[in-house]
Amino acid sequence: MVILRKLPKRTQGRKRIEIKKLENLNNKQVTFSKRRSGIFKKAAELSVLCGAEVGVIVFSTAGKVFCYGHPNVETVLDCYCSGVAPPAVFDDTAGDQNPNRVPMAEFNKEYMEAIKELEEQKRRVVEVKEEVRMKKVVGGCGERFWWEDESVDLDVLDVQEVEHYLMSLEDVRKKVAARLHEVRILNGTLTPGALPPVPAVHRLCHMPMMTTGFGAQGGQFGGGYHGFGV
Amino acid sequence: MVILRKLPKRTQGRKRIEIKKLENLNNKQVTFSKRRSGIFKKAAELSVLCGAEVGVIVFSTAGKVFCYGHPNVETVLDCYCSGVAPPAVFDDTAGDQNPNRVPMAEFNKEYMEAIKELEEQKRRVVEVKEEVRMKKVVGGCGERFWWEDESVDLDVLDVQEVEHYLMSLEDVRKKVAARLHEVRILNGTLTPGALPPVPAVHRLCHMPMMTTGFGAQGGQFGGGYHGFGV
DNA sequence: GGTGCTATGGTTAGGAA
DNA sequence: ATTCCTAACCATAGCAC
Repeated sequence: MVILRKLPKRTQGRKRIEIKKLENLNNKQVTFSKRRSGIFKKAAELSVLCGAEVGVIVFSTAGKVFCYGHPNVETVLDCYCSGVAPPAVFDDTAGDQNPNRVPMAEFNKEYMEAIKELEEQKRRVVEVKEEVRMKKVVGGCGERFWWEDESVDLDVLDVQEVEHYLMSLEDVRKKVAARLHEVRILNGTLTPGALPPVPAVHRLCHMPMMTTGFGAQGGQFGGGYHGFGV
Repeated sequence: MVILRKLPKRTQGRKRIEIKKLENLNNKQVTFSKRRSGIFKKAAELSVLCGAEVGVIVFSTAGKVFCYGHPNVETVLDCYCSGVAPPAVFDDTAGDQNPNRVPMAEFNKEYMEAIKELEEQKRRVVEVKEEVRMKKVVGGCGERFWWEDESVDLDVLDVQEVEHYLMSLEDVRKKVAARLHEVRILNGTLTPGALPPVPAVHRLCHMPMMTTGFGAQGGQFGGGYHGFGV
């Protein structure tokens, strides 16, 4: 008969912690590192299991950025920012049972309608700009813009106007950006593939500074993982 | 003595699954839903524990978008897109040892400069619009816009112009949006808290279709969670 | 900042509502 | 598509490198 001698416990094992700001700096760093990669792993699993597009961005308090994305962060962000469905729905070749899949032809139709709307949008922008100029004169606030003038009642009217202005701007930007992307594909500047339908131009400035593989499962996940200094 | 009768097992309990595309549609949907909220919860915990800024975006294969962010998705995306350090760097009260922290005064100075630049940006937009109108007349393509006219050489010049136009639009939008946000805080429409310095107004066009609280811990986390149809 | 080691605590697959 | 339930599975807190 073998005597089972209970070895002295080398660790306390996991202990329950309260979800509140960790005060110990070193502890915080370790936890950050572990949980961050935990989330990235979960994100990768989600995308594989469910065919979802996932993007995760994490800023540490030290100001570093870490991100994970499937198929990659930029694509997911671009889809989100442009309000356009992810590339998969435009893919007619992938004959899966996605009920929301939009045939390319239909998408083109929608796109043409959007373009038709563009002219009116641009006109509206000019209108609002005209209003701005009017207000500046009427308000007589010299160097400042009308929305900087606190004497103007900003409670309802002006805020809505600014919102309106912003919406117009954004609509125009979105549609022009969409067209620009098509043009680029036509020009061969971009390859058609699973690329963002609407490039988010304001993001072109990033410089990736390091790139690591995704260790856990030997890189079976499609997503990329990289961090770069700020 | 109480006789402990083993009740018949109502479930098999959790079973190990392989990380590969789930074929059963219903199964996939359930897993997607559960794991998605699991990730959001993890993200919330990470931000609370480690003071990190986290943003998560998930597209389902059905084309729906779900996102979580602390302090909110827009802020994280804006920081990522602009390459600017996260909002915590603007927080003078939190006297932590963040080397990237920017004093509030300095930020205000930068902001004023940005506003000053606004007028010029707007002028540039008008200029480009003028050019557009010119091109339309010169090109003689009637109903279509100049960028739709394939007879126009889009290889270099026009693409750059459109890019320029987009940059201008985006700059203006961002700055007006920033001002709008301040105005809202002043009006009490928003509470100051840890809110986005630059609200991404171009995302207002999305229609939130459902909003759920963040169940687990009774909504102690600052982040928001919402999904909307595409 | 990252790793390897364990004993837990927590997440979640499966089933049903 | 979320919610409840249970029994596994698995992530991870606390240490030491």
